[in-house]
Amino acid sequence: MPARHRAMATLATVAEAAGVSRQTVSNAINSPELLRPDTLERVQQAIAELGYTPNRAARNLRTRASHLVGLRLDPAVEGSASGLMDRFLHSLVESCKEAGLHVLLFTAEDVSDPLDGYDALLASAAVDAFVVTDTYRGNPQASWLEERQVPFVAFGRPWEDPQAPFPWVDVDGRAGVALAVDHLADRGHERIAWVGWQKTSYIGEDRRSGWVERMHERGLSTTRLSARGDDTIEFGRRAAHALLDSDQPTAFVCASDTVAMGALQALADRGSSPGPDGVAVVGFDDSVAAQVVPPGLTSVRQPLEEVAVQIVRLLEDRLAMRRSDEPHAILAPELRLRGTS
Amino acid sequence: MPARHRAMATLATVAEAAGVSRQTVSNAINSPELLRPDTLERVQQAIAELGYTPNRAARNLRTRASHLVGLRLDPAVEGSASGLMDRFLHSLVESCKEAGLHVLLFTAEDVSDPLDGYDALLASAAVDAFVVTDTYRGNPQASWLEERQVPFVAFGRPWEDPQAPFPWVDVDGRAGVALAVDHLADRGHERIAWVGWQKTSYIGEDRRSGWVERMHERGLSTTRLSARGDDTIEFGRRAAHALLDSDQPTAFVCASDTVAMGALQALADRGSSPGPDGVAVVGFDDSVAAQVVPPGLTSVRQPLEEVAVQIVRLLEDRLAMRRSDEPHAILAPELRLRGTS
DNA sequence: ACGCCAGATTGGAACGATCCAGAGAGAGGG
DNA sequence: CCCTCTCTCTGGATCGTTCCAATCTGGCGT
Repeated sequence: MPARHRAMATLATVAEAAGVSRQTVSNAINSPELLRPDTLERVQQAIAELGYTPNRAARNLRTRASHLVGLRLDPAVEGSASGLMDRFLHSLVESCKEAGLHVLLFTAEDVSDPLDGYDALLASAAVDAFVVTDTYRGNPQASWLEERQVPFVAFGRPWEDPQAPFPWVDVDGRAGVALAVDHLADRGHERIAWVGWQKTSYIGEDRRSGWVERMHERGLSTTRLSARGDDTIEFGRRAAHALLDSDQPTAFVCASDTVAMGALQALADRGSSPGPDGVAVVGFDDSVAAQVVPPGLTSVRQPLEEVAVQIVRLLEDRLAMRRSDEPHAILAPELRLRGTS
Repeated sequence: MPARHRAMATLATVAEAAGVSRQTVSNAINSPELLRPDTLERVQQAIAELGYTPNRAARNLRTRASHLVGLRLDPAVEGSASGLMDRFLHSLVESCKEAGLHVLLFTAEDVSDPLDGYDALLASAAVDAFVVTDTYRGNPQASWLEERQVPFVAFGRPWEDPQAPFPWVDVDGRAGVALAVDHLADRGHERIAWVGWQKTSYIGEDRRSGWVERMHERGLSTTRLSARGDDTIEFGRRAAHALLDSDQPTAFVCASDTVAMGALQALADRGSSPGPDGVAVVGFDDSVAAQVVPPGLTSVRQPLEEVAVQIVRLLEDRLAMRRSDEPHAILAPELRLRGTS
C-alpha cells in the first residue's frame, strides 16, 4: 500500500527495480503480449512490490484522454415523485466502471441554458464524452455537441428530428402505458381514463399514445376520458375529481407517479379506496412513492439499469471512433403490480 | 469557441499571439497581479481570441492536484423512502463548483467492503480528496484515509470515537426529533410513541434520545411507548399496530419516513386517518414520499444543502493544508409541517 | 553617469506517462 | 559465415502546464 507522504512509485522507479526500461514497464501494463513471459513476470512483481499505479494526469496528458464522462445534474423538482436520477446514476457509474470510465458531475451556472457547463469541461479536456439526460424538451445539446464532434450519448429521443444521427437510448413509454391498459382491461375495466401532461410534452404525448392506441385496439372508447395538465399532485387530484364527476371512469392510467398520487388523493377525498374493489390507478416511473404509499401504487418501471448499460455501450463505440451497428435503443419498461390495481 | 477537430490553443499558441512568453500567459491566468496592466490586457485579449482554456491534464500533472473529489455511491435500498442522496448530491456538486472542484463518482466492486474503491483512485492520483458518506455504522474509511493522510470530510459523526480528529459534518437528529416532540406536545398530545431502529444503530439511538429527553423535559412518560426494529414499512406497520393495541398512543414519532409510512398504513388498516382529529404521525427525512402521500407526512428535514456547504468548506481547508478552526459541524434540522400532525 | 533595487518577463527543467524510431539478440536460410 | 527477419527491449522526444532561477527593464538616489 503506497502511503501518501512517501514518494509515489513511478514508471522509472519500477523500471529500475525490475532492471528494465520505462517503456517496458509501460508495455507490461498496456500491452503485456509484447513482453517475454519471464520479463513480464519480473516487471509485474516489481509493480506489485512497489504498489505502482500509473499516474492518471500524466497518462491523460500524453494520450489526450481522461476516461471521464461528464453528466450534468439538473435540479430535481421538489415534490415530484420520481427520483429516477438516483437509480440511473448508480447504474451509470457501475456500467462506466466496467468500461474503465468514471462519471464526473457538473451543474450549470444558469440552469435555463441547456448548453451551459459543457463548454468549460470540453475546452479544458476534462472529460472525453458526455451523457445527456435532460432531453425532455427539445435537445440543443445534441446538435451543439455533434457540431463539435464531441462523443456523447443521449438518454431520450430526438423527438423533433427522429432521423438525427447521434446515438441515443430511450424507454418506450407508449409500450409501457399500453401494458398498463392491457392489465386493467384484462381485469375487466372498460372506462379507463388518461391523466397526463401538457400537449407540449413529447414524452407525455408518447405515453398517451400508448393509451389511445391500446384502448382502440381493444375496442374501448377514449372519448371524454382524457385529461392533460401539469406534472403535479394537485393537477392529478383535480383532474381525477373532474373525470369522476363527469364520466365515471373505473380506472386511471397516469403519465407519472406524481399525477397518480394526485388521483389517489382524489379517491381518498371521496372516501373511496383504490384497488380491486374500487377505482384502479396506475402510475409511471415506479418511484419510491409508488412503493411506499398504501396499498402500493401499480406503476410502469423504466429499465434504467439496462438504459445505462446501453448508453455505455454506445459511448464506448463513439470513444473508439467505431460506428455502432445500432446507435439507437428503445427499451421496454415493465409493469410493477401493486395494490391500486 | 474552439472546435474539436482544430488544434486546441495552448499556452505556447497564446504566447506567440500576444508576443510574450509562455510563463507570462500562465501568470496572466494564475497570478494576474504580477503583470503590467497593459501586458495583462494584451494577453487576455489573445486568450479570448483563441478561446484558450488551460489543459487540465497538464496542469494536474504539474501541480499534482486534480481538483476532483471522490464520492462513493452505494446502492440505495429499494423501497426505503429517503432518496436523500439525490438532494445531497446536487448541493455537493454545486458547492464544489464554487470551490473550483468537481465530483467524481465511483462504486465498490465489493459493496460490503467499506474501503473498496478508495485505494485505486488514490493511487492513481485521480482525486485529491474524498467525501465519505456511508458512516452509518462505524467508519473504517476514516481511519484508513487518515492514516494515509488523504484529505477527506465525512458526512456523519464518528460515533464510536467522538474525539476523532478528522473533519466531519452531521445533522443533529436528536434535536430534530425533539422538535417533533415539541410540536406534538404543543398540540396537546401526551402519549407520544417512538417507532425507531435497532439499538445497534447509532443514528437511531441518537434520534431516539431526542424523544426520550424532550418527553421527560415536558413531564411526559415514555414508558411502554417505544418500539425498535428494521427500517422497513412492514416493521413500522406492525409496531404501530402493537402500540395502538396496547398503550394507545395519540401520536407517533418515527426514526424515518419509511417507518412512518408503515405507521400510516397501520392507521389505514384500522380505518382511522392520521391528522389533527386522529393519531398524529411525524417522520424523519422529508423524503419525496412524505411530500406526496396524502395528507402529507410531517417530517424532520435535514439541511442537506448546508451540510454540503460545510463539507466543502472543511474540504477546502484540508486541501489548503489549513487547520480548520472548527473541524466539526452539527447542523440543526427543521420540521416540515403537513397533514399528519 | 553609475550602481542599486524592485518589478516584469523569460527560458530551461520538470511533472510521469506514451509514441516512435531504432538497437540488440537470436533464429533461420542461403 | 553472413545476411535477413522477427522478437524484445531501449532511449529520446513529447504532451501542456507550472516551478524556478536568472535576466532584463526602468526609476531613483548619489
